[in-house]
Amino acid sequence: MSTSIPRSLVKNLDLFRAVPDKDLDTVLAIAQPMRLNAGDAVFQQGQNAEHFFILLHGHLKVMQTTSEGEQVMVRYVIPGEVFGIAKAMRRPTYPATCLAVEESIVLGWPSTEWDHFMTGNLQFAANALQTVGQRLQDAHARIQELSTEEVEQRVARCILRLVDSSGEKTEEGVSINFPITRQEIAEMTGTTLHTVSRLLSAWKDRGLVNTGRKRVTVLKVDDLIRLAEGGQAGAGQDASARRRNPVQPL
Amino acid sequence: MSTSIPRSLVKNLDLFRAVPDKDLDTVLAIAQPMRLNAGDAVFQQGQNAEHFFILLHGHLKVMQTTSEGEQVMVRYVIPGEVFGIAKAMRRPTYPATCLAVEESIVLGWPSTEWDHFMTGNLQFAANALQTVGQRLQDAHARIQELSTEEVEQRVARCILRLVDSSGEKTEEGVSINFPITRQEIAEMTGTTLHTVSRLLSAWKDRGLVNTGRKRVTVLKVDDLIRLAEGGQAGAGQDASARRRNPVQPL
DNA sequence: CGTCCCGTTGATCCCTATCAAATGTAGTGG
DNA sequence: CCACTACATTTGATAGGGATCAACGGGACG
Repeated sequence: MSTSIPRSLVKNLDLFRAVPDKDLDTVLAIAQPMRLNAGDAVFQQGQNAEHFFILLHGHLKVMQTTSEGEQVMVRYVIPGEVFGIAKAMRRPTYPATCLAVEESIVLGWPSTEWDHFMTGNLQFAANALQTVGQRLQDAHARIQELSTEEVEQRVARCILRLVDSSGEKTEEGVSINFPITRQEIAEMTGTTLHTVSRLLSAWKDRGLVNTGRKRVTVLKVDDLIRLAEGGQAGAGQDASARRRNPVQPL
Repeated sequence: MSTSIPRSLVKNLDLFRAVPDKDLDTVLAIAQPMRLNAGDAVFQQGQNAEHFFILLHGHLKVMQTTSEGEQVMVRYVIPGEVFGIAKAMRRPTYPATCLAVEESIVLGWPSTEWDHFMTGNLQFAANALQTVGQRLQDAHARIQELSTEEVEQRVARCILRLVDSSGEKTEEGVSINFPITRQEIAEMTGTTLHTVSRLLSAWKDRGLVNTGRKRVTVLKVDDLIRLAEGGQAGAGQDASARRRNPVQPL
């Protein structure tokens, strides 16, 4: 089984960067590959965190269901990322559900192996800390946006981020290279599918984007950036918009 | 200098748990204690992250200023917590500003020492990962709340959390044992000081809390919990409130 | 070719941000 | 000890962004 996973597959992943080749071989020897179809779950919120994973191909979404039954998107997992590392943070169970949004391939290890990896390589531990640190930053950025920005800005930022991480150049612009619904965009931005639909329609009318069923393509990135930053895109408006908790001028 | 810092001060901190005594002594030998008055900054957003710290006494607030000049509270630091560990996540600068909200005492180390601590103790690395992991969870909880709950619930939860971590039993109830303004509560919950004021006033009228200048005391914890969970507190209402992104019933 | 899903679009309502002032409270210097 | 000042808090009035409610249209897939 280990012979089927080339070392090159993991060699350039953030987590394993600077880990010596011989250790990588050990790592790969116990890795368990698996293929997922769209809609398949890698793990469910509340399950025992018995494995951690790396996404090799495809796209996954990680989402939490609140006690009231609402869905909130935690993040999309893109190829090369680790996920399901709850156990590494000493959480016994997965805090969220992870689903494939398209055909995907992941590599899994038993959570018990985590400590082995850490012990063997200080580098590995530092990498893990950096990864989680980055996610913490991302989460704070989102909190900031939810706290201070309006829906249009948040949705614009969300689209831009997706285009950044998973954009694919096409004849007309850059499109998000995996299927995504209005509902999902709403769950990422703290709004409703209705509002997202209205926004995308408006942007489409203005020629900023092109949309289809589960597809979004950005035509005018600059204008979208202007929207994300609070401008009115198209007309260069006065930037002193409404702000929630302004710092007092001296 | 090291003689002035008793080992017991750090021995029971999460970060140093399970670190052998002799290592602790080394750690303490290079620790730099400092005293802060209310309003003093430990570090400013954007500064080079040259130190990391542990709070020994008092209370600090960590806040970000957005590009538009709004303030968002990241968290309050309570005694025993590490903070300013940007460098450990390979961030060159502090992503936020840290201010004392009352007289406080912190212990600081040069960021360069972090790697030493990590190398010496696998335990230390694991503890750090857990700490950051916990913060990531907290951040996601906040995202969930900002995305799906109404202001009253969020503020109720915020107060409950503060009471939990920094509550002090008094004759009439439990009070938050450090000075906190309506503005600050607003910055934590993504609303405005006006709305927070109105909510606290309403709660006070109903006998749930008592308030003063920079002071909040909770009188009826249970009722506040009910509010936080979306109930109407006092009248046992039907729990099927409005929900943003409900999971489809099968 | 019917049946899910997904997306679009009106109409309406209400929570809560904003705008605007007044009142209270701690701290300070004379 | 009190006037003075800076900041915190309270409260009213108003408006508006978006959630909700309600249908309908359209593409994909079995």
